[in-house]
Amino acid sequence: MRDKFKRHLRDSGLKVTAPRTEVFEFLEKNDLTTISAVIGHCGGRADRASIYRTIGLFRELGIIHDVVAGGKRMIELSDRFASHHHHLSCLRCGKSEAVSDRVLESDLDRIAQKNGFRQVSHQIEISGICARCQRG
Amino acid sequence: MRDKFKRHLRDSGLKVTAPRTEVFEFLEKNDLTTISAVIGHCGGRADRASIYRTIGLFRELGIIHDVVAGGKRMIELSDRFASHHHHLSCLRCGKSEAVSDRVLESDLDRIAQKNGFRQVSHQIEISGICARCQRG
DNA sequence: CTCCCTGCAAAACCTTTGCAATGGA
DNA sequence: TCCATTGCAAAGGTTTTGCAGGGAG
Repeated sequence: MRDKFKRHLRDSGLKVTAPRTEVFEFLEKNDLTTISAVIGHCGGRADRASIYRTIGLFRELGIIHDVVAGGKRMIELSDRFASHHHHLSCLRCGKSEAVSDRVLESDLDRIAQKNGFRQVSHQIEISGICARCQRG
Repeated sequence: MRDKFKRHLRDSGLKVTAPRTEVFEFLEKNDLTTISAVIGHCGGRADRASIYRTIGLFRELGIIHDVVAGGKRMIELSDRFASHHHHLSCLRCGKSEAVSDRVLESDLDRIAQKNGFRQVSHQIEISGICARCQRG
């Protein structure tokens, strides 16, 4: 994925730089994170301003997208750089787990089509109480 | 709905005040809005700080919830105070339209159940290009 | 009559921007 | 070399907090 990412930048006439690689690698290791977590982790080696600029750029290029999970605004790599999935978030312990579901996907296609939309992407977030917390 | 809202507050031992009513009524009239829009509209009659406190309170009480639509973080009344629905957002013109779908809902239940989650709520956002913009 | 809430003002955060220096291609 | 990109510093927004006065129950 790292190579694809670098190619993607160069193909868009952009440069592969330290802050960009830094942020991308952090996102690869951390599905569903926050901007402040990125700053917290990469902040030593890259300036806050560069991190914001990088995140803005990644959004424009479709490398990442925003999600609301557990009520918080978060970011994650988009489908081209991570396998397509959604989240189940536990309202009690805050943990999120990934889910994939074929049937669901085809329903979303059907809905978009019925409404005359050419679908580009979608996001789903299911909130509830996880098995573990139901026992506890 | 307005009565239900007032009852909800009083039942929780909270007071029905001008800023709270103000914000609630604005949300009733504006599905899918932003905090700054609320401030922009209610700002004359309620202090920013009270608006933030009210929104925080509404979130805790489950009166509203957050959504990402068209890449922006937004708020809207939750199911108990508005009919359950999701959004189709156009990436070109930015407009959002509401969608309801039975099949989709039952799929989400199935997924939650399969993962041992007791589902509380879910959010879906489909992004694409609307019929109008496809022609334009 | 009580305290829960509000408004105000200030603090704390978060995000963006301008500009000179730096380093990829 | 050349220009995109960075770091720094400062500005611009947004959200939170402390406190005294005011209003709902």
